[in-house]
Amino acid sequence: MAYRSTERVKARLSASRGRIIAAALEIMAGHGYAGCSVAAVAERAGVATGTVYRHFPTKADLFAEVFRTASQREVDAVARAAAQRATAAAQMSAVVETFAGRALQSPRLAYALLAEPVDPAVDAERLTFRRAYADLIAGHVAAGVASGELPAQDPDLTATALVGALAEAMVGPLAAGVAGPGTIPDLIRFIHRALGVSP
Amino acid sequence: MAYRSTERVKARLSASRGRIIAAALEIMAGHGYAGCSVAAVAERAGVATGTVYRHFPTKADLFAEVFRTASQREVDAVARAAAQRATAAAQMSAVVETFAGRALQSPRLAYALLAEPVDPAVDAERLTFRRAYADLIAGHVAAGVASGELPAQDPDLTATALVGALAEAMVGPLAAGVAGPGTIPDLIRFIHRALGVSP
DNA sequence: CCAAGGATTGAATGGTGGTTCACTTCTTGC
DNA sequence: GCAAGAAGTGAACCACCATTCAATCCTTGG
Repeated sequence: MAYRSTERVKARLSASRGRIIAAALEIMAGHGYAGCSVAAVAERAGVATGTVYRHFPTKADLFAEVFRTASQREVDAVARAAAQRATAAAQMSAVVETFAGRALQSPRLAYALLAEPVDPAVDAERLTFRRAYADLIAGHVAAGVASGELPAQDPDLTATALVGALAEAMVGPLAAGVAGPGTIPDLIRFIHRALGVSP
Repeated sequence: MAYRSTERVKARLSASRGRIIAAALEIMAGHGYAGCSVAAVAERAGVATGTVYRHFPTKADLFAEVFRTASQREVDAVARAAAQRATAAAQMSAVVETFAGRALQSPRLAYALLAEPVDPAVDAERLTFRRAYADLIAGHVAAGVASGELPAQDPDLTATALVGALAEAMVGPLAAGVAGPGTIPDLIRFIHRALGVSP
């Protein structure tokens, strides 16, 4: 045994893996999932195409992880913003502002994460992304119901429907590249009504 | 000039074209878009694959029309149901009941029309489908606002968000094959709150 | 410096399924 | 019946791109 993997090599491997994921994200942000051939990702990461397959068994596995990473980042940002508010109404305002604000900052990436046609295996990852948002929202709704701020309702159904509303309301602006100035406040009003926030 | 197309031929061509669209719809209802290779559609329609290309320049064009046809049928059914009600609240109840009821009747088809990964060109058709629902709903919302039944709001944004909520709330049940018994009434309550229907 | 084995390479491979096209069959007006 | 031209056929074609792999380069302990 003249060779045994050492820390330095492990670090280089891990860095390489990270660069591949980062490259995939960058291409998604620029040209969407459609622009993400394995060859293009590899080139941007500065490795050969074959190397990608030393880190991920298939392209779908790579992009499942890419989606997971990007989605987690979004959900975390939204969760952090909501956590700083006290009432369910304010928490949902923060959710909308953060979600929509970030989406409009990187519209191509947001479109890819939300709605672009992708491989079915990657699409499955999208479901867990939406589920994470729904769980986050459901928590705040349940707390609001418990405290009496919101009327009785199924927090899970409300949250699911709100995620759909939020996503759908953003797809148009994302395609257009901009949102009208009233869109976000109007959306917040809509969501407050849907929650039953007393005016 | 020994040949000029006649009525009888035109009718046969049109019938053939119709059979191709019908076959595509049937396969979608059974196996989703994923099962719809051109060869499979042609076989079911009783024609050769080449014949499909005498009616549609590309597969995407064929399925754009298939989606258009199926979507129009759905939108019409929902519009008809809503038109029989008098108030905006009752109209939206009818929208939800009809939309969800029909979707649960043909879950595979509904999933394909709503959410299954498809060719980008076909996906574009899906947008106009959702737009048609949004326009339908926006009309009822605008009337409700005008009559004073609903509070002031942007009917278009409300309608877009509601379409998203409706679609998102149905995707789970469609994947599962059934909806819990409370889902539809709960969804109606959610939507009434979102519209600002007074309790 | 060496041998062992892992990491990297990128051109070649292969599978899929949409699309084409040379050929056959049918329709029409004379 | 016949010539012109359209419709129909389906096997062959081909583009695309994920995936592989034989050859090469690096890293390591001795």
